[in-house]
Amino acid sequence: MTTTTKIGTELASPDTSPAACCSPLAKPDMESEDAAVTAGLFKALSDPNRVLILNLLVNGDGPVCVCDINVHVPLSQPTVSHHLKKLVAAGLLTREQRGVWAFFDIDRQALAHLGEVFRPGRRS
Amino acid sequence: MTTTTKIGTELASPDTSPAACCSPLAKPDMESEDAAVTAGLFKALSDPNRVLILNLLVNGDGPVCVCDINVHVPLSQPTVSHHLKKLVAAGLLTREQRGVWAFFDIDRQALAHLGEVFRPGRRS
DNA sequence: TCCAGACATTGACGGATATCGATATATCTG
DNA sequence: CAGATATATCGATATCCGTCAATGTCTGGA
Repeated sequence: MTTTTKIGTELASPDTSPAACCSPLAKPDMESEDAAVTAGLFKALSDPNRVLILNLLVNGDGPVCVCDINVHVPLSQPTVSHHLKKLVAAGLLTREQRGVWAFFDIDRQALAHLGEVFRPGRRS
Repeated sequence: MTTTTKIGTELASPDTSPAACCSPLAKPDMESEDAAVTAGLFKALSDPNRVLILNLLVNGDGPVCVCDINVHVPLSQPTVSHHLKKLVAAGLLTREQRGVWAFFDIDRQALAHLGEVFRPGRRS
């Protein structure tokens, strides 16, 4: 989609558009693909109830069963299940079946990765 | 532009079954309101193109003008403007007008805050 | 084998969001 | 003031997402 915004960034024509606004901008060190992956991670955390669930698990020190989560989150059981599934799909939680109950735990490595995504000069 | 997902609606059904599965779960240290704010931050980063823009600015060492961003992001000019507005609203970017051009820069403090949201036992 | 409980899946609905083209606003220049 | 350029806003649209009620699936116990 070559937008009609013709900006003389690359054209070094001496007399054309001044475009003196632009300083030499560092080349992006992130591909579109990486951006999509990273955005997916953040999207998993873009819901208040999922943030609540994650906070619940961060402060625990081990797997927590769904019934406990249901108590603390003001949502219907199917909706909680939906959110848990998303968090697992994003790699932020792990699921473990114990008899009738499902236990979820935090993937602390994935969580730690979050804080490093936007370190300058970092290759994700 | 209220909260995208209402968090404090009516409780669906008190799922307070005895359920001998549950170990004593640590009480949540995050209120619904905090969760909404945090989720808002992450939501601003839940779009691949916004991640791309932020990455672009992280690796620069100062304000960058829109025309530079337009070159690096495969979107129309209005759409880029839309994304920049969202990032500013989230507090992740600052905007500065320099004559005809608009320059955006990263709020590194807000960015650093991201990595600390889910530290165990951390209050916001 | 049948039942009850725990959790997941389905289907539908309403609201949010990304995207674009067209247009408006603002700023410099002549 | 008129024209050119940079950016924002508007209006429309297609898609995505959170939510729930209903239902399905699996496990353990009687």
